[in-house]
Amino acid sequence: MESNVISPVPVRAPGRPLDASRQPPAVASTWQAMLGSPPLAAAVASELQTVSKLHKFSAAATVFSHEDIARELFILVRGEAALGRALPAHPFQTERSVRGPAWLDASSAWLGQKHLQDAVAQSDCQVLSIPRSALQTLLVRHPDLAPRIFSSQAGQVQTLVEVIHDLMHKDAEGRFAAWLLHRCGSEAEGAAELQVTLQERKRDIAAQLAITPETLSRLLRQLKRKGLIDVMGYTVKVLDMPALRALALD
Amino acid sequence: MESNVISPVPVRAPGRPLDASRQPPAVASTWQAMLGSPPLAAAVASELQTVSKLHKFSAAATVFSHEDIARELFILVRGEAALGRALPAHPFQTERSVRGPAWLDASSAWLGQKHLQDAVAQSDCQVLSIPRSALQTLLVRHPDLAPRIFSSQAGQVQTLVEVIHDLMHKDAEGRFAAWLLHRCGSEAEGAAELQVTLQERKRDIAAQLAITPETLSRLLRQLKRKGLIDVMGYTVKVLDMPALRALALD
DNA sequence: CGAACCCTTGATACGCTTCAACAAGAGTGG
DNA sequence: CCACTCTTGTTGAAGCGTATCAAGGGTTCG
Repeated sequence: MESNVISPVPVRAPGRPLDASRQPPAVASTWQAMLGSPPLAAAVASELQTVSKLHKFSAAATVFSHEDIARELFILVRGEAALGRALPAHPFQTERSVRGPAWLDASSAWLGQKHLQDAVAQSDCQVLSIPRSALQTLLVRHPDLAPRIFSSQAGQVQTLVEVIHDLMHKDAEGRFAAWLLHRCGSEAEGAAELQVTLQERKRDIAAQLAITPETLSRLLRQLKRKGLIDVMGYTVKVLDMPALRALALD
Repeated sequence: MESNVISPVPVRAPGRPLDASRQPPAVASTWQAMLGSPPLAAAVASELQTVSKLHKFSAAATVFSHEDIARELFILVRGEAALGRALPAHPFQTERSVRGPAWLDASSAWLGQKHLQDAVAQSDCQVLSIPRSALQTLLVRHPDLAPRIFSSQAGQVQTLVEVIHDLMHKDAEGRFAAWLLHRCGSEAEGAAELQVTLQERKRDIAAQLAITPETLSRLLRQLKRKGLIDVMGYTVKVLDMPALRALALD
């Protein structure tokens, strides 16, 4: 009731501002991002490129469903997507949201089972799909690719374990603090003050944190009152980085 | 206050009843269990066996710490172990508990970073460790092993995603119902009535479910009052399987 | 303009934790 | 053998954290 004059600029309408599908695909650099630091050999890179198909999805489109049997691995090249489960009744329950380049589902295809989650595009986005069988035959010619895929999968496991840890041991405030710091990224080290603009609807942030939008709203107000952050609509300014870090760890 | 005459038979003292380290190691069958259904070629099996070292841990011993840099993959052959994080203050916080044969940590070693959790033996147990580098060179000779490791890691991802789903969307009752059904295993299909004996301390079960021991105790009493289960100390008899299943899904 | 969203705020309710007390073995040492 | 301690599980009372329900304001779109 105080700052509503300045703040609520819902920069984002149902149709999203950023149109990711317009930008160049850059399939090769995506694979490079997935498979880590040592640059890929040119031959491998081009072979990966030939087996992978590029798809475009507009906001709110379903990339894959947990009903589908997973025969392909999916990579989000660019844009945002939500992983979660769509139950018959409810609209969609986001469990994790992802910004490209990142894996959407690298595991289900190896098990020959259904996808374990649904994937829904949150913005317009580009997706790469790779048949498991094709990747497997490619792997025979390039066995040095295997450890890199292991590392990639291992990174996913690490992320998931961290999510579980947070859900088990941190309260909503701690989870949000951790989320905000993660969002600040590497810049969090430097200055004690830092400005971030939220790139997703607040209710999607809330869903990731496993809280309701109402609670997130109250949380923001509370942290503002404590002087840890300043909130103006979709821009959040971190004022007290150390205090935020203290909240974030357990 | 009613059934305490019959029930509280803490079959388990601080020193655990089952002495897993006495039984034969069976390294080969453990690898088979890790790598899935098509039987391993004899040559591969023996090579796996030569690169893996067998360790024995007695109850409450630390298998690895999150301070250690992971250079080896760890497999729990037999016995029970807890994965979690040991903070300086608290004793130990179990996040997930595992019964052999199963992976303890298959991912950290690929990233060349520290383990992301601590592992503590809950019973006497046997553990297999495999240097990442050795596995990697072995993989050059046997490239057909790679997809099997992928599947194995994929299974882990699936488990973790399921845990996250439960933590986000189910309440304590639902999580316990799911846990109990999972514990019943494949026998849950058949009879509507089934008896299970808990093989871990109730407080460890509570930790896995991210609730307090008190809540678990109340939960058991409540389900008993509703006629879904019958509890006598460490033996739980499932009386109404369909109702339990209904509780377990969302 | 109304309709459909989104975020916010308040009042209330519920689930689970915390704290404290107690009962029942198991191990120890006299 | 008994007394003592340690650990575990159970139960109750009180309190915190978060969800739910309801209402209102702002913005965009048709």
